[in-house]
Amino acid sequence: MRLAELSEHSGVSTATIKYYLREGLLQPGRRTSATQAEYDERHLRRLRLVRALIQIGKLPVAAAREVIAATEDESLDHHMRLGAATWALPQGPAAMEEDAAHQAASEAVAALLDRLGWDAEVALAEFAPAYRTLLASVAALNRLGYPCDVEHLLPYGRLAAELAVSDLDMVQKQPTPEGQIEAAVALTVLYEPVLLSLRRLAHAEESARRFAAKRA
Amino acid sequence: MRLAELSEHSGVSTATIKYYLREGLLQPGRRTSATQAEYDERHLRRLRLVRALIQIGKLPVAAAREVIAATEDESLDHHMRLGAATWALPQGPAAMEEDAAHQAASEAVAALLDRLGWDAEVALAEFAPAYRTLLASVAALNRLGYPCDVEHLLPYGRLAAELAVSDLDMVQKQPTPEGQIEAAVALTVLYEPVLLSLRRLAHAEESARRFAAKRA
DNA sequence: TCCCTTGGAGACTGGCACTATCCAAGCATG
DNA sequence: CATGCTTGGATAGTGCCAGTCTCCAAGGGA
Repeated sequence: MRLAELSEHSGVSTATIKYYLREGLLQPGRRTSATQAEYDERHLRRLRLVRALIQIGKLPVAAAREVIAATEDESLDHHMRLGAATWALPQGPAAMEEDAAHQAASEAVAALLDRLGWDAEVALAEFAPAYRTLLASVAALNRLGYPCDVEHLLPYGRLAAELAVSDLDMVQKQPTPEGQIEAAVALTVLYEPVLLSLRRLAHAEESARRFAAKRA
Repeated sequence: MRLAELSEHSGVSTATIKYYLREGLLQPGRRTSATQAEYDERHLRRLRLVRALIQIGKLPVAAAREVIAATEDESLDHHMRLGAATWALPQGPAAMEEDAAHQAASEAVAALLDRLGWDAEVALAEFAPAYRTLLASVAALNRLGYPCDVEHLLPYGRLAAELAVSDLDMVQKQPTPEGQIEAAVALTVLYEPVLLSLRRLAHAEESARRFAAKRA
């Protein structure tokens, strides 16, 4: 398959494919001559994954590159490579100054991890981006005056735990380790918009149920 | 409060506040003279909300403006104004061409709404952005070869429904209609990063539980 | 009075994700 | 073999977005 054909099969313009090649999101094809390169099904598959991460998952190109790189890093163990997608969170603008809202957020999150029986070490050491985003979000809620303590967070945490079980089950259904890693990345990132959309639809439904007087 | 003081209290630079004023995210202050304007607590509160929507919720400025405008549109009924935040989804790049993946996604989502007992009219008519995002995401998963049918979607949908109940409860705790609307916007948008972060932390925890051999 | 600050308007910046242009080296057709 | 079209690669440019800079005339305070 030449670049033009890769473009046709994937629906991505050749210009963009060249851009991804330059950015290291896609491995170069096998050169057959000074001006010709050959791509195969694996390139196509990866291109589709990259596109999905960027377009659907809204990952910045740089983050997508890091994720892809991590999934291929043979020096990491399986567990770490499965976590690759977690590193790609476009982490917010560093920690705010240590104000009261942030303080309260820290305590609430610590209490939450405790109540859920999660290992704070894991959260802090390996997955700082998600942890920091969580803190920043809770702090912002506090600053607006919306209580966001353990009691409020707990239902969210429990549901997240359930989702994780279901997600990891899907990952483990993949027969090969490589397949598992790709699945972990794809499912982590691509189910996010699914989850958010469903939540918004659920809001609509529930709100209609409670407030809309005009419906039959 | 003058503009400079508003900036101090909120931690937002005067330049950015001026920008938000220009963009209509913030109402102009009460002019006290040709070169002086007076801002009050309501401006401060709104500025904080706007900042949170943009920085934490990652809403584009234009979307934030629309959300804010909808919350103030007296011609809409309470239910519609509560749904304001839902409109602001930075909806993906239109619907893809009608390929097989998209077709399958449509069917899966329709079946899902049915199984959940949700009203497809509500989802389609009022909340098209979320619906479209959902379709596009499921289609992308399909295209990558990850089955994303009713059975996989159902746990996500059920959890979304639970969250909606909990969220709407929080909204209804607000005493005033205006407060309810602001709460609906704030909680819809600002709990999204909370939810996603928790899911990623849960993945880490669950993955550590299943795969990490090296922990005590 | 004199100077410093203020709010406002428009131009400018930097980052990002592409996209367009150019180029030399094939390949393929007569 | 000549010739014209295509290909992959490198470089420069585009459009958009969120914010920032610069300048200005009009106040306000010492």
